[in-house]
Amino acid sequence: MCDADVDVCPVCGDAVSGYHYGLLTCESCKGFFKRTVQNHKSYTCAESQDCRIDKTQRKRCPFCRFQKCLRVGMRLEAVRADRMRGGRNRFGPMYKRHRALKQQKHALLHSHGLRVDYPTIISSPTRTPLTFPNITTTTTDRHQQTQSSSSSSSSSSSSSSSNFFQTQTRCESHHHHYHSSPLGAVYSGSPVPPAAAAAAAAVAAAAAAAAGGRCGSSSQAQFSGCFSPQGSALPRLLVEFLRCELDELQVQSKITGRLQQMQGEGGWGWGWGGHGEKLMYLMADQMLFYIVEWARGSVFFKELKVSDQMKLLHHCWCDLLALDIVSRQVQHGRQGSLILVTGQEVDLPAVVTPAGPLLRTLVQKGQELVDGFRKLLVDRNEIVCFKFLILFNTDVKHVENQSFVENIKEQVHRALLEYTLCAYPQFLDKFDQLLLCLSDLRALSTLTEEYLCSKNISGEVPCNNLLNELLHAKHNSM
DNA sequence: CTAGCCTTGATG
DNA sequence: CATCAAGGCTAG
Repeated sequence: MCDADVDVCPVCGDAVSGYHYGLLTCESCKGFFKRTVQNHKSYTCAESQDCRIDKTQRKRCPFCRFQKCLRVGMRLEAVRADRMRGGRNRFGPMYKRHRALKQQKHALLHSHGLRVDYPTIISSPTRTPLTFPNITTTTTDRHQQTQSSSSSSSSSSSSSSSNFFQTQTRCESHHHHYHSSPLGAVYSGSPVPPAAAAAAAAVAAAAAAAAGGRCGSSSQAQFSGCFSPQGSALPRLLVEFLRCELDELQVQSKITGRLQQMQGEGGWGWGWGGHGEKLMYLMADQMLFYIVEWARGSVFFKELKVSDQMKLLHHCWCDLLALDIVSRQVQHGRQGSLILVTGQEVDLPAVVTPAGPLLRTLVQKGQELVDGFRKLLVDRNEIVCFKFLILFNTDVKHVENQSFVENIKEQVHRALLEYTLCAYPQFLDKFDQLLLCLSDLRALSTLTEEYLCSKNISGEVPCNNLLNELLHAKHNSM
């Protein structure tokens, strides 16, 4: 018998109780996800962050359980900030479409007689853009109901992700004269920081999930056209972008670790002012390191010559930094506070009260942008597109392969348009609204750079840092 | 904390 | 008025 319609929770394999936070899950994972998001829980894994999650062991490691919730596509946005009860959310239409698709599939299966052992009946020749072996295999996998396969997405992904980063060495011939600077050091081809390698596994798994790699149910993706709640038929480009994402939790723990290291015995506070402010610069510096690392490993970008890569990065690092910070607030933040990449929460009034006018406007504009993102219901997929639109900026001068940059930018535009039309059919001008948001973000970025320059932080942080270099590179080139 | 059951309230 | 996915409650 076909397993495609067995309603099994994609997180733990328990019986599904309905649609919860974007997809069909069981009651317990629903509750777990809600508690975690509502209460800003943060867990740690006692093992190696790859615990098996099934019905009997799901209580054992909340860290891995939550990771799996995200990986299979449960949506943070569906947890209401205002805790309002009842009613419907924007996923309603999506649930409805998904139900219709399931029904169609059933009808199709029955019209072919009841012999439904193999999913070939519903495979569609029109949809074969999946160039990733681990994705295509999981979608046709037929022995998923066992425990071992529930983790197949993460284990099988490591192989593809490792060569993903190994291919980087191809670019190394270009890097020779950049060694002396921090950005050069990131480019120096020295072993990729462990976070990136470790994150790659989780990243590929997340992408597999986004591409319909939910192990249990085989074929929502085949009825292409629009996107199922399981996130199946995303534009091909978007799937590739998602594969390039670093894992937030991995980066978070690496940055936290490194900052604690630097903090040393001093015991600086996390507030604003004094050592806290210094720590913020160090944190931004670390974030930039990962931003560059991400760009460097990203599809298309890594095809560019290193000199072009550096020109683009010099131009957009602050946009990417601002986007990273803003989107973190959109996802996890609360009114009146700032969530740091380390997961810590800073009280905004404590930042603003002693601040100068420039920082005040910066915080205010930032808040406005976060509100704008929220009102627009900007989702993770759109943010990923933003990152590539920011990266492939056709305004950057003296880029050798300008036509490539233009080409990619156009493709991203198309993918984003296609995505918004399909994922938010009720919201026809979402694409245009998003582009407006993006220009607001650029304005915020400019303001941020001005602020950083005005602080002349070179004395505040160790001189060998990326933040300083990028600030000055921009200054010198303009 | 967990997870089963309960209450709410917009949607059709 | 029925549905059903949100949030709430509470024993274990």
